[in-house]
Formats: sequence, structure tokens, C-alpha cells
Amino acid sequence: MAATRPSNPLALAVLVLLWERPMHPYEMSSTLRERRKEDSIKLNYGSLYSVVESLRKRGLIEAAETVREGRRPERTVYAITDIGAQVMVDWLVELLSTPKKEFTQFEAALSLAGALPPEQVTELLGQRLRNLRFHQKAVEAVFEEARTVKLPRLFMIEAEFSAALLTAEIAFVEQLLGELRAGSLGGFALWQRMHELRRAGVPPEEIDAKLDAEFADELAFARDEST
Amino acid sequence: MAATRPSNPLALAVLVLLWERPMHPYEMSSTLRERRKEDSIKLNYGSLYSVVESLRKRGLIEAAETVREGRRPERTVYAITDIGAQVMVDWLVELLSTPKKEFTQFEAALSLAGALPPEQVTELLGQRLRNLRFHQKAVEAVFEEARTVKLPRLFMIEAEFSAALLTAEIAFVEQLLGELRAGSLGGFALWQRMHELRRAGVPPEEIDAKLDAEFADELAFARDEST
DNA sequence: AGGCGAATACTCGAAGTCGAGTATTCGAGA
DNA sequence: TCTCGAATACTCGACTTCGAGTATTCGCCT
Repeated sequence: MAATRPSNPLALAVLVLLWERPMHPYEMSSTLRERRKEDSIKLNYGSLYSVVESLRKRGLIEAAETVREGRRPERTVYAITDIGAQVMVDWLVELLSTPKKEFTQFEAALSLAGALPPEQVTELLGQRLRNLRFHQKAVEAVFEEARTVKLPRLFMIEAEFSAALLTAEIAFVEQLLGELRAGSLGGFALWQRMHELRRAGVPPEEIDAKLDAEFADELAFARDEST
Repeated sequence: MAATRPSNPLALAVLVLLWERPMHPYEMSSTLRERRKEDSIKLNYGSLYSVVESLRKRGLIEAAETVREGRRPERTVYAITDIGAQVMVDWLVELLSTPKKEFTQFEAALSLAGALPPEQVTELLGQRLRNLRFHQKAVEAVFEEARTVKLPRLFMIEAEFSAALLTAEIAFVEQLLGELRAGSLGGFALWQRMHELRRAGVPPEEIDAKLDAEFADELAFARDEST
């Protein structure tokens, strides 16, 4: 059996932490928090403990000892196994070298935005833009702070990546908003008309027929798609 | 009880489809496929049926009729309810107007990349860059095709968004690769030395101590963090 | 006429996700 | 010395996710 692994990236974080040195679950979570890794890896207690258990069952990590410090409850300290170290490397290699489609909520929302009327979508994207810019300022403040305490950039690459995506999203929304406000986005009139008809209470099939007639040219693509 | 909703965006897609007109689950999946929405919304059969059931239990959709066409098995046709339509609107409003952190695998991998030696990470990111560029060409070909069949841009905004993120990622990886190859990324030497010591079999605590001594200036930030 | 691959239409159960809840202990201040 | 909030260290179970498997039928090709 090829060594399988859990799908949650938190499991990879656990492997990396145990590759550094043995520790117990709660220490993993606090270490991740200290290093600001919770910004890039979703951390939640339930998942942490179940992920640790899942790694143990697969033989990627093992319980090293159970210690009791002061009068705190007992804690199980885990260590990485040789197979675990190998899986960690393979996993990192795959994630770094091979891009794979990541589904985002915003992309889903964009693809379904047609269900709201164009005016409302314009308004909502305006709000989003304001929120994004506000967020960007906060992120820049964090970078500024990092520079003043001389934190080496190595420890923040993931934050820089996420900031780069944020900048790209801002540019995209700005551009889209411009086209929406100008009404110049291809298909805009069709979209508007569809909502007009719905508001008027026209039933679905009739809407389809009317739009098909009124926007014959714009909907031409749909007719010869039977290839 | 405030109308709750499933968390899977596929449920939003179901609401939108049923807002257009009643249909049965299999038709939902084929409609989504025809419209290329599976590129922006993760579609999988298991999830589809359980999401439909979950929407039904919450009263956001309801079974309208069960039909049997030809000698095909029976199918349940669902319709959206008034509450369902409201939830659909609220959900779209939230997703479009309010950005929320999306965790990506690559961001997680970047934040844990320190567990591989710098030379290997450089090599892997080189591979990634080649893959990303290849993928970008394919995406551009799709856009080209869309232009020739005159598909209105409205129907592809989500694809344009995803392409914008792809471009941003390429730029980021190019930039990062440059700094890695030049060895100019802050913390690079520290990272290299850490792996050197590990290869030499030095135990964790000693590595920490040595690095702390050798890179006192670069690690200064860590010492006065006890605020 | 009949065979076979593509499309239709789901089902199932193992695995994973999540946040709220619980119980304890430490330490700063009144 | 007492208290109270923050930190420590998990547990629980309801809900989701997922992909592989199943069973049928349509329609083209020979």
C-alpha cells in the first residue's frame, strides 16, 4: 500500500512541526499561532486532534511519551516516523510544483451573479471594493511592522503571496465595476431585460423565448453548440 | 429560526438553477456542465444529492412532482420556495459584497516550504512556473474560442477572474524565483544553514542554539516578541 | 438483430470538518 | 488570600464531503 495521507493541509503542518521536533497537539496549535501560520492554514481544534489521530493510524507519526507537567492534564507527545518524513516531502513537492484548481467562494458567486439584477451587482461590487481596499491597508501595515522589527522575508512569503492575490482581485473588481457602470460588458442588456421580464411575472419558458428573439445575435453561440 | 443554509456553494448553484425553473438533480448537474460552471463550482454527484436533500429539509426547495420519462427511472423535480429565493439573494449579496479569507493549498505549502532545502524549493517552483504558463496558454485559447463564437463576456466573468489570479500567481512565482536564484531573499542563508545542520545529524535543540548564535541579527525579532 | 459504449440517474459508507462545550490551572490584582 | 479572567488541553457528535460503484437505457454501427 502506497502511504496515503489525510487531505487537510493541517496534517502537512503537523508533519512539518514534528519533523522539527516532537511535541504534543496543543503545542502544535500554539506554535502555529505564534508563527502566524493560522493565516495561511486553517486551524481548528477539532480538526487538529482528528488529523493527528489519522496520521497516527497511518503510521506517519507515533506517540513518543505521555508527560504531565505541573498538575496540568496529561499530554501525549508525538514524533514523526521515517515514512511520515517521506510523505511530508512528497506532499510538499506536489503542492509546490503542481498547480491545481482552487475553488473560491467569490468565483462561485461571480458565476451565479446573473441571478441578481445588474444594478444590484454593481452596488455590491462597489461595497466589496471598499472592503478589499480597507483590508489591503491593514495588510500593508503588517508588512510595515514586519520591516521595522526586521523579520526576514522568508518567514512571510505566504503573506506576500496572499497580498499579491489581493492586489489582483482589487484590480479585477475595479475593471469590472468600470464596465458595469458604463454598461459596456458584453451581454449587459440581455441581463437587464431578463430581470425586467421576471419582475413583470413572465414565466420562465416565455422569458427564454422572448430573449431568444430580442437578442438573437448575442445568443447565436448557443444555437450551433450541438457539435 | 433564521433560515440557515448549507455551506457548500453547490447549494447556491442549486438555488439559482431552481430560481430559473424547476428541475431534477441530474438535470442540474448537466446544466451546470453545459454552462461550464463546473470550472468555478466544485460539482460532484454525492454532494449534489446530499445538498439537495439538505435544502429540502430546510424548506428552501420542495419536491414539485416525480416524473417518469420513457422507461427511465423516476426522477424528482424540485422547485424553489419563497424562503429559498430569499436565502439565495442573501447568500449572493454576502458573497459578492464581503470578501473573506480563502485558504489555498499553495499558500499553505509556501508557508511550510522551509522544511525542504532552498535548492529543492527553487527547482520545484521552476516546475510550477512552467506548469502555470502552460495552463495560461490553454486558458487563453479558450478565451480566443469564446471570442470567435461571440459568447458575451457576461457568461465568462468568473473565468476572467480566475485568469487574473493565474496571471498574478505567475508574476509572484517569477519574482520569488528570481530572489531565490540570486539568494537575496531575507533569511536565505539561515534556511540553508538549517538544512546543512540537519543533514549532518545535529539534534533539534543544538540546531536552534547554533542558528541563534550564527544569525543573531536576523533572529533579533524573535527575542523581544514577549510583549 | 444484436452488441456495446455513452449517457442517465442515482446510492452508499467511510472519512473528514467544525464549532461549541467542558474542565482544569495559572497568575495578576483587590 | 480570594477571585476572576485568560490560557491550557482537549472531547463530542451532528453535519458534510467524496468518489467509487451500480443499474439501467438509449442509439449507433455493423
